[in-house]
Amino acid sequence: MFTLAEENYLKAIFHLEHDSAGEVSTNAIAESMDTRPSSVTDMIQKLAEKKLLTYKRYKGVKLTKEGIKVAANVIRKHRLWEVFLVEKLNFHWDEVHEIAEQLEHIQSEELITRLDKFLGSPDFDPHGDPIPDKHGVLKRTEKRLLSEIEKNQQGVCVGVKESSAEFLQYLDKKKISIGTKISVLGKEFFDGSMIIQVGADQFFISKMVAENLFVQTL
Amino acid sequence: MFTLAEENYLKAIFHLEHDSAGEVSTNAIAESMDTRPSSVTDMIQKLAEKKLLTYKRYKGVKLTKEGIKVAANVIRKHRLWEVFLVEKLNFHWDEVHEIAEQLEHIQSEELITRLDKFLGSPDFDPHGDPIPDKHGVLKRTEKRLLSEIEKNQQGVCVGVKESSAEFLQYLDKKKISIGTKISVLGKEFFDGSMIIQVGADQFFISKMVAENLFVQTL
DNA sequence: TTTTATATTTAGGCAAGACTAAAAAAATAT
DNA sequence: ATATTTTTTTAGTCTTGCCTAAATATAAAA
Ligand SMILES: [Mn+2]
Ligand SMILES: [Mn+2]
Ligand SMILES: [Mn+2]
Ligand SMILES: [Mn+2]
Repeated sequence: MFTLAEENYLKAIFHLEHDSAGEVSTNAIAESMDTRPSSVTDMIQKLAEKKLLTYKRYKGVKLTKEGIKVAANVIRKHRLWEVFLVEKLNFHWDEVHEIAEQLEHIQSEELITRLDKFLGSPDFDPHGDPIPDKHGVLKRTEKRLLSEIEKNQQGVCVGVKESSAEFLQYLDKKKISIGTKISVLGKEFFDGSMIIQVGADQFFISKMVAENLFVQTL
Repeated sequence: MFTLAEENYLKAIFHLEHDSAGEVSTNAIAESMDTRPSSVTDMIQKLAEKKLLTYKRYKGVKLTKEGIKVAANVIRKHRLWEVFLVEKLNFHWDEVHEIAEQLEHIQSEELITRLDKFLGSPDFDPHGDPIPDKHGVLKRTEKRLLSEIEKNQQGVCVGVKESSAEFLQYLDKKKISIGTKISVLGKEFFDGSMIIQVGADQFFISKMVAENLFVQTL
């Protein structure tokens, strides 16, 4: 139905729309996809003709209903495959993204229906990201960044914002994963760093770490 | 490492080399891939430069060691994924080929290692075709076409030569699958047709059917 | 052996999806 | 309000993998 390149553009635009309101700019797409703005212009003009997004020259783009549906389906596939890789093949959560980038483009409705069932229709992927249902609807949860939590409050880790292998490996070293209980013992106003407790361990984390961990307060 | 198109060419040539001895002709490749001879010439020249096959103008091609390795690995992936689809996702054996055609191109050594383990390192795919090991070596078995079996002999179905959905569905209707015991009750010399027994049922099969079923004699 | 038919290759082109360089529009600064 | 910078688009190219049409080599027939 859609090419690999088209699917990747739609997915990137979908994520950008969720990161900030309003139209998505050509340069933002180019940067997020590690490609050139001129290449982006080419592609968004094609996608506009196919009614997957609306585009006015110099004014950025916005996905249409159809474009959202296609993008959400690619993301659904990506996240379901990540669950498969972790739950069934015992991959670690920092190893699955690149493989899922390929698997998300496999075309077969039936395959995804059956994979979903096989996995027990999971709601979240290994990084805590919600899996869109077959209509593209995302389950909303009230999660907050750890950086927004006050001193002496506690939360359970429910996801990561950044999911680079480096960050995930850092979390492993600190024994933090989805479901881990975190207590904020101290918070430094001037640089946003924190002292937290995880299990029996107490340690320092930077603002950068706190801003990339999602928690649910208890 | 290799493009999707390159992998598909290598795979097709690999199969053609196994179907008949000697060099593989441009036209044979074109026909098996449903493409034009001129396109084949283009590609085999590229593959020859990459030392994946040897090519002399007008004389056909032959895979090198490296070419065989690459092709066998694609086939290994194809067949492992077919096992996954049938064993884990409960697809029927006539539904898996098209999806495996896509999955066979996913690039990750680790993925295949783990998938293989997850599936219990199967030796054969759902159609009875052998799965190459990680070095590209195919397990040899002495299977024969049902059409070569004499009257009053018996065999166990161990594979199909053709694995089109139509043929597989015909076999289902006749309750024949891998492992099914078949007795040859009669054989018509002039058209190669047979009367066979499967379970309690006795029925007629054409030469075409008998020539596409592999059995192992008891 | 010469002619005819078939197989294969070459030449030239096209679409997708990328790129660089240059032009044009929009945003910012003076 | 004008000048400068930044963003975006256009123009022109490149590579991959395909195509058609024409040329050429090989195989088959006369
Ligand atoms: Mn991912
Ligand atoms: Mn994820
Ligand atoms: Mn197959
Ligand atoms: Mn098979």
